[in-house]
Amino acid sequence: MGRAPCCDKANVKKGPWSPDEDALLRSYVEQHGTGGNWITLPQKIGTVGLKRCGKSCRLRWLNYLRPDIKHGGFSEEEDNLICSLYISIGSRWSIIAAHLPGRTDNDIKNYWNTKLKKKLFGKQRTDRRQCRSIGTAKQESDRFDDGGLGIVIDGAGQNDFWTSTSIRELHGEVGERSSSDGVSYQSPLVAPSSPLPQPLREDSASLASSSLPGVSTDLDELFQFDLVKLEGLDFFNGFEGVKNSNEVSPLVCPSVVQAHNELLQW
DNA sequence: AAATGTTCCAACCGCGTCTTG
DNA sequence: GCAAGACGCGGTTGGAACATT
Repeated sequence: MGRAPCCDKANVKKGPWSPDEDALLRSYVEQHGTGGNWITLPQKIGTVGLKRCGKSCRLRWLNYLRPDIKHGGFSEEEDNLICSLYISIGSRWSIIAAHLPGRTDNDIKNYWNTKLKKKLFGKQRTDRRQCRSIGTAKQESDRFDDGGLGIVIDGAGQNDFWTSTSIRELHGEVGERSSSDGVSYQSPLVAPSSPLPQPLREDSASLASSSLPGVSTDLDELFQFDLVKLEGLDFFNGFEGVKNSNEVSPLVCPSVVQAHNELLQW
């Protein structure tokens, strides 16, 4: 038995919001607030209600209509902060957004996927192209966007060290420090004894030695990232020196240090 | 000028977590 | 303690705008 739908799908409008709908939602929320219940909010709006799913209203308000939303291009400082935090904690967009006033998680996510990712790893792609003469540009691009990036981020320690639960706990969203479960979460930002988190190294080694056709070669190549991948980071102010260091922590950017310290406070 | 490909972003979807009764 | 409902998050998609051929 599946979850009950949050609204009557047959009677809600989908797709882009019209200016009228925006105005209705905005004026209602500004006057009455959300009332703590988005699901029922559409029926309360206007004389005939707003034919939108409550979730859709919430999203529209949070991502577009809120008065404190900052639209427009991202600054260099914001770029650095996003990249630093992404590499530190992965795709925890809401946490990243919390450190960028006026920006929404959706905004940041889109910005990362469309621009920052390319900006960050484009350089490496160029570097690697010089080393590899086979394959089309498109194939090369796909390989990097998928496998390469994911592994880089894993390599920064996210998956094995920062479970979603630990992040949430560290961020105080459950209201108390995380230690009751007896698990000690190691921050990827605190220099471990080796440039790579140990679990990843083991995983990569075992994966790379797998007998799957074609996997070994690719993984051998991809897991050279300790230095190779990080070289792409050096154009970010916050990452100077990372490639030469045995310390994993790239935290030179003050705002990232602050964000990181906040996490460690919990 | 038309066709095709690419980029970008708003919005949707599904699922895990939290809250409430 | 449990179940149902609501919330919040991250991944993905659709389509408009723009670029290239």
